[in-house]
Parts: sequence; C-alpha cells; structure tokens
Amino acid sequence: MLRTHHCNELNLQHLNQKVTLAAWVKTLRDKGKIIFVDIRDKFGITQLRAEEGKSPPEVIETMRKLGREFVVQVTGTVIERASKNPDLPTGEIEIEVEHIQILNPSKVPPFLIEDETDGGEDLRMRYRYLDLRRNTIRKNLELRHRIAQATRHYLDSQGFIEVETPMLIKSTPEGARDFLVPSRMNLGEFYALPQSPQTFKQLLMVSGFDRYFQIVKCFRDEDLRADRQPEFTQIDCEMSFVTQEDVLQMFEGLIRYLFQQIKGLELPAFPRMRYDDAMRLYGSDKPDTRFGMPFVELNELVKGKGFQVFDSAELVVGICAKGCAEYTRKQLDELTEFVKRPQIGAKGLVYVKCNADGTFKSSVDKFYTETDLQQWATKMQAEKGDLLLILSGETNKVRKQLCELRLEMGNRLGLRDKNQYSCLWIIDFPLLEYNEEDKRFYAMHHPFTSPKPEDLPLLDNESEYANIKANAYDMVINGVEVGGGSIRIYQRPLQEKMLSILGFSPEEAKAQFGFLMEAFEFGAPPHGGIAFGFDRLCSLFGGADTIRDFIAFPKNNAGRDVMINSPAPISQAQLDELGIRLVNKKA
RNA sequence: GGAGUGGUAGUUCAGCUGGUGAGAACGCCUGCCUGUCACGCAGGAGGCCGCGGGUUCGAGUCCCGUCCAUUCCGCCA
Repeated sequence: MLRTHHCNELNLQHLNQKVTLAAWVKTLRDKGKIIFVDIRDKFGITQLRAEEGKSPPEVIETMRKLGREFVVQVTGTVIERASKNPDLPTGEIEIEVEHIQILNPSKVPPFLIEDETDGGEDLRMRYRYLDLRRNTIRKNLELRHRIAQATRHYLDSQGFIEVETPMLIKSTPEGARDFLVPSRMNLGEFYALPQSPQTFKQLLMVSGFDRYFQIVKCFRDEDLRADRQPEFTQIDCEMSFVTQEDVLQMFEGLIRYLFQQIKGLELPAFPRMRYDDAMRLYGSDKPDTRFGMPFVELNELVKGKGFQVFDSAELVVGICAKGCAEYTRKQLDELTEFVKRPQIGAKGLVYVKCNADGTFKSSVDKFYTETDLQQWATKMQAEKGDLLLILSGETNKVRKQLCELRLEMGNRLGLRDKNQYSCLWIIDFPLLEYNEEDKRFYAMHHPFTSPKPEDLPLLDNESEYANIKANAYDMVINGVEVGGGSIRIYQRPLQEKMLSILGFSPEEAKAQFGFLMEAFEFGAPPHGGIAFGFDRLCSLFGGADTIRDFIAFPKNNAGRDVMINSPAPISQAQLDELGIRLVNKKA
C-alpha cells in the first residue's frame, strides 16, 4: 500500500507515530510562515502542516505548488494540534510533513467537490467521476450497496437462490418498447434487452428451483422522468407453491427487514387496500397514506339545486383540508390555478370555508343554502376552521385531478414528511384494462397474471372483462409504487385463453410465447412472485425524489449519458456488418 | 408527441416597464499574513448575455425560430 493509514483514522493515540497518507488535496490555507493543507479520501479528512524554518524547504516549496484535487503521498509525524477542531474525527491531530510527493496533479475542477456543491446537474453529470467524489453522492451509493447486501441476506435466509438470466432475449409486442440489438450472425434479426426476466423466472419455477431472486438490470425504451431510467434495477423474485398471501407475507418481511437493518425502524404490519377503494378514496392506485384527507363523494347532496356544473357531472367529489378555512383569496386562486394547469386539466375548483363561527362561505353560495353546505360539511367530517375543496366531472378524470390536489395540499400542510414511512399493499387489481385508442383490452399487470379463481367464468363473457379481478398486488410506500407482482397462470389452456383475449391469434401466441406454454405442459407448479424497483427503493430510503443520485452513472432525461456521450453513431463498416441501412440520418 | 421553467464570468445567480460603463458571491491568479480549518487582507484576470432571425434610433431585456437542460402530461404490461 502507498499509505499506512487512511484520512479518518488518526487521533491522539497515534501521537509521534511516523505515518504515510495518500489522498486528494481538499483545501490549502497558506498563512505565510505556516501552511495548512487538508487532504481527503473516502474515509475522511486529515490536516497537514508545514512551517518555514522548521519543515524541509522542498516540502514548503511542494506544498505551495499544490492545487485542489492534486493526489499526494505524504510522510510525517502525528502531532497534537495547537488549536483543535471539534468538528473533525481527526481534529485533535495533524501531520507534521517531512516528505511530500505529488502523485498526480489536477486541473482546477469545474465545480466544488463539497457536500454543498456549486455545480448544476448538467455539469455534475458531465464530470460524474468528480461528482462521485462528493460525500453525499458516495453515501447514496453506499446506502444502495447496504440495501442490496441486506436484500441478499434476507432472501438467502428464506431459501431463495440468485440465478442470472440472459440479457439478449426476444422482443415481445406487449408492454413497453424494447431496446433492440441487431444480430450479426443472424442478419436481419434482432435480440431485445429484457424489460424484466419475467418468463425466465417462471421457467425456473417449472424447473423446480422453488425460490429464485435476482438483482437485475431491466430495460424499457420509454420517455423518462426523475424516477425513471431507460436501464434500471429490479429485485426480481419468484416462488413456487404459493398463494397471494404467502407472497405478501414473504415480501412484507423483506421490506420490514430492510427498514430495520438500514433505518433502525420497526414498521407495523402493512395494511391492505383494494384497488377499487384506493381509486375511490384517493384517486390513485398508489396513494400516499402518510396523511388522511380521503375523498368524499357528494353526488346525492349536490344534485338538483340548479348548479349546472354539478348537475351535469358524473362525479362530484371533495377533500377536507383541516384548518384551512382562513385561506386568503390569493391562496384559493393559487389552488384554482393549480388544478387548471394543463397537466391536471380541471375546469375549476369549488371551495367551502367552514368558518369558526359556524357559518359557511363558498364559491357556490348562489346555488346552495347554509343548510346544504352544512350537510356537505357533515358528510365530509369537516369541523369549524376546515376548508372543503370540491371538483366535478367525469369519474376517472376528476379522481385523478383531486388526487393531484390532495397531494398538493399535503405538501402545503407539511404532511409529507420524508422521514415518515407509510407502507401498504394494493390488492385485487383488475386483470384487464380497456384501451380506447386500440379498441382492445390490455393486461393491467402482464399477460401471465392469473385471474381470481372466482372470476374465471367471466373470461367467457366479453362484457365482463373489465370486472375481472386479478391475483395481482403492488406495494406502495409514501405514494411511490415500489414493487408489484402476481400469482401467475401455470396451465396452458388458461394462458392460451388469456392471450386470445389480448388479441393474439393462436399462431401469434405460439410464436411469441410457445416456449412458455409448452413448459406449462411439463408439470409447471403453481407459482407467483414480485419485483421491486431497486433504484426507487434506494431513493426512498435516502429521502430523495430523484433516483439519479442513487445510480453511479445515470442517463439524462433524453436517455443520454453526457459523460461518455452515448448513444453515438456507429461506423458504416459496423452498419454493413449488421446489414443495417439508415433512412433518417440525423444531420 | 404536448405543456411549464431555465440558459448572462470557471460555477451559482441578479440584471424592473428596452435607454452610456454587464454586476454579486464563490472559484481562479498575484502579493501579504505563525494556528488556520467557510482562514483573513490587498490587488487582478476572466463575458459572442445558448444560437439564428426580426422589431427598434437603440435589445441581455420585446417577438419568431432553433438547440440544450430540467419538471410534468401522454407513454412506462
């Protein structure tokens, strides 16, 4: 080793020891006759000291030449500081430098390599290796490592084995857009990168592996968000001979173990909420349950009083914001503007202030009496001082809009504390979802999800498709879908039926999924599983909204890596070899 | 594919209804400083105001286009 100690190690117990350190120059403080240099490695900071007339002249000379991020190797004696720094673990000592060597100089870094950097996102990504020198980012990756290790430990202890599945697989029409890889040896044909190892893990169950997991990269070529990357990591799991209840117990166990190990938190049992209830009460299949403020439907109270907007609405629904009756005109206007933004798309917002003196003030006083408003307030369990916020319109749309408003109110009222964790299961998802554009049903989870046994007869009646429930479940924490899974179909006839409902001809079904259905004919066990979004889980544990700071080398929201500058054009020779001709070459 | 926000010094940003010097802080350079640790003090360098058009006597500022970044909607089984 080029060092005897790292930079967070030395203290008064090492007094008078001769040590060698190797690290990066963090800051220089040249006081004239005396020079202090802080050096930094991933472990911590140690102060170097040199003094004119005392230190060797070549040491003084070299130390004056140093710049930020120079890599140096220093030999010297551990001495007690004349003035100590209680903020540093090494703050009681310093190194009296006897020899210093510049192992590598550095250009001036383009941003400050400090916890509070002055660098913007773009610049940090271009010099990601410098960004990763910062404590905050490195700690995020250390957190990710610990979560991964704890996950492996838990699943191993429960009899799961980690099996790798291929990255070069086959494109399928269902689901997200695939990333494709041309095959040189099979000209004109393409591999696809896996959107998830779904079919392979099912085949491992057919193979009798009983319990499988993998912390694995998945690829989806869709537009990105702060919490979405084109390549992301899943904790992918599958178990044989299980019911939904077994899967929920096992993986609730995993998440509670992680909270215990990583955060030191003992979480209560996770509540279960049916999908229909989640949509009715929160307008979302991933409700943030850190706070209440559930939806209250008001149709029967508001109709027929001459207010055309409500009379013509399919659903009139509101939330009660505790203690907000004092909101000013300006604040109410802000909320109205919020729901009218194009992304939300509400036409307007009706409010009712439940005044402290028991009176009501609303934006619809023209149409409704005090008695009417009192009824609303009672139904919404409002007290004096509360504010009712009501939206109306087509059911699905208005629920989505009110969901956004509820989250906004949660933010405004400080009810979404990053250090508080509210976990729950959403269960009883619909099996199928109608797509207006394509005029057909799609699998809500994926085509291998099994229907609830009691709903099997509905598969024969197209008008009932939308009412079929699936053995599918999501885990939601703080309004984030961290994982989801299902009990799978394991019998060929049912899988064939499912694919035909999804619009596959028997020939297409055989071409796409014949291998899976054939496997089902060789003694496939009942099985089911789940996959967790590992990057999201890490950001949640780290209290961040973006997953990028938990990925060593992330891509920007156009899917570009601005450090290596990918994607990039390839040579004509490569294209020729792959038999590819570009039609729309970007100039 | 659509909407919002932003682009001015190495960096983060300010720059009002268009009107004589394009600014601050941090960073960088030079000098001074024997207990600093957000060191201090003095001085200095550093700018195609993203790019291209337009309006105007005059544009960092207004308009149009375009590129880049970012957030969201669509999309993501």
